[in-house]
Amino acid sequence: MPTPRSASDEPPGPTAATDAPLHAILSVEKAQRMAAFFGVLGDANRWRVLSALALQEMRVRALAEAVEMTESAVSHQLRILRTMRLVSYRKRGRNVFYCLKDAHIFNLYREASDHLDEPEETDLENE
Amino acid sequence: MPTPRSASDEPPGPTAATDAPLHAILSVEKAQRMAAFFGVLGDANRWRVLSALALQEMRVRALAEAVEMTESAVSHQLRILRTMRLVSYRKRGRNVFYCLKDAHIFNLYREASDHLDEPEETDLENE
DNA sequence: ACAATACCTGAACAGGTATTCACATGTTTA
DNA sequence: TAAACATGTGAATACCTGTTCAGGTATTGT
Repeated sequence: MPTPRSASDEPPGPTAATDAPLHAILSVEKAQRMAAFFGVLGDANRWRVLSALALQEMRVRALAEAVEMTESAVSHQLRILRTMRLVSYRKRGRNVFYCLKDAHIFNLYREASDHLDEPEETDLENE
Repeated sequence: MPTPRSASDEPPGPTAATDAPLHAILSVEKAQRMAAFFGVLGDANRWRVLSALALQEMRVRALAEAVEMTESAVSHQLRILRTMRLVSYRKRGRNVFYCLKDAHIFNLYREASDHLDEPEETDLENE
């Protein structure tokens, strides 16, 4: 996250940024929360982990093999995904099974995929 | 929309997932494209720019004032948003008016906002 | 107890990213 | 024409981020 300028105070508009839809410029705080969330999805290896977990619940080791990463790297990424509550887990003995937490990730995937698959519109209709 | 399969222990063959939905581990290429897209949304200032453009079409200078950034910084960010086809623009004289390109951004915002506003479930239900 | 397994974590380095600065490009007005 | 304006761009710096490495904790099996 870039360090916001935080000039002095908030931009005009409702200060309750908790559930406000896009009817005003996002407050710095809300924008930071959005950025933090999407930033977690801004990594290719995390998407491969998530897509693996979309198939089935998995242990860390199996996950590491599936996505071809070291277990340490997977564990680090899982911590980030855990922090953003994108995955949940359950311990059984010395194994830890991870799975996707909810369906939001599917909707985000589909929405992004739709956007990326859109045709390359001619962008310049200037006067 | 894959439903979680039986939680056995064997990962399926991580074969090529060209551009299919989440029925297999994402290919490195697809994962990178997803990450590049969401990475663009992983910046607070870009979200403030997008939220300003969600209100109305705006010139760069007005945008810079609205989000309290330098015009140069805004221009840099707009190029990134343009590259990811999140905004479009039209030139009128020496002014350039930017606006959101489509509604995908609204859906993404709402989906993320819903996720962020979810209650803090107790995460540990281990055996 | 010991060793092996499975996972987590902190530090540090490498790579990527956003901002600032200075300047370039193009446009309108005097 | 020159000057003022609006925006775009390249280089450089500082910041952020992900991986590796080394070591740690906890559980299972002999």
